[in-house]
Amino acid sequence: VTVLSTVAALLLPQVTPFEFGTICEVFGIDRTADGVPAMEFRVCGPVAGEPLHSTVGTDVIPPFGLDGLRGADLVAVSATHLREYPEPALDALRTAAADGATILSVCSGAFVLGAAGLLDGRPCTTHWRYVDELRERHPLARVDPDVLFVDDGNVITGAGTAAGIDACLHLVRRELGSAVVNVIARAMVVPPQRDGGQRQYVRQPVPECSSDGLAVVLDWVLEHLEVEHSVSDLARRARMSDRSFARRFVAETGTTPHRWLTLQRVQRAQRLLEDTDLGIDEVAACCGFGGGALLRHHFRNVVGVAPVDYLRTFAARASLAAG
DNA sequence: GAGAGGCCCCGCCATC
DNA sequence: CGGATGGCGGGGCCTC
Repeated sequence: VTVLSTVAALLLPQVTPFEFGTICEVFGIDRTADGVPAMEFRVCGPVAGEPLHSTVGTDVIPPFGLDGLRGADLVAVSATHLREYPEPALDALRTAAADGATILSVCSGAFVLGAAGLLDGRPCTTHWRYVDELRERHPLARVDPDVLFVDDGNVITGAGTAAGIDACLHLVRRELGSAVVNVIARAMVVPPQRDGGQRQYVRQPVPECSSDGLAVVLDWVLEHLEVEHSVSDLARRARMSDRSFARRFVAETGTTPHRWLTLQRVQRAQRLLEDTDLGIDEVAACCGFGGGALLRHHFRNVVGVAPVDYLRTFAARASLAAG
């Protein structure tokens, strides 16, 4: 499990300030006073101290060179208008990935990942304006144009510009949890998770090996979300001891059984709110929450806004689209 | 919104 | 010896 104790931002010539800024804002500010774990933030360029031109006429001087990527848990690649990159930078990126770092790109930063060969055969995204170009340059990359970001495990790609915030916050949520991401989002004055119908592609936590019962049980639970499930019951269904089940579950899905279950319930509720006219209590019953209050509690926790607010903005959008 | 009870989760250890 | 398993207990989170 990655912990975001060391974050390297990789800048290449033709720096775009906004995308760089999103990375700085999420990872580069000391928020330990608010309970966010300390992160060492290194701004890295091809050569330490060598100014990089930006797209707005002011230079950025990275204090770190490519060796700053060494030992980083996360390498966040900012956007650049260039399409050809120094080979040492690509090498450093590949090495970091091989060493277990998570690699994240924002906007056109996906081209850097592509050039490093990190997108071959993998789902990813970029700014909608660059989708065709990314496909041409890297035919093996599976580019999804309709999402804010793609989480493919150790490679996360953000779509255009502000979607970098979504990608960065998603990673924070994944690694450090909802409480931490809420603190950061609140400080940035953005919703912890963007609301609305835009569905994010997050790699399904489906085990690679289908021989064990875990995948089957997960599918079964999704088919029966409306009833209660104790972790012990699920373990028995998977033909494992409670302890082993808990361990395997964390290893394969990245989260614990009960947390996963409530997340699935909330997501089901989200879809029901979008697609049906059911009331809060009815939705709660359909996805296994004991009552409306419980649904409200978890919905707010996961999505960041209350169900009614979610419903309101979503209904407004739908009527806008209809009219 | 607070409190009681139960469930979950995680570290620890013994075992295989 | 390293790795996987499963039982147990405390503390904390969830539910009502």
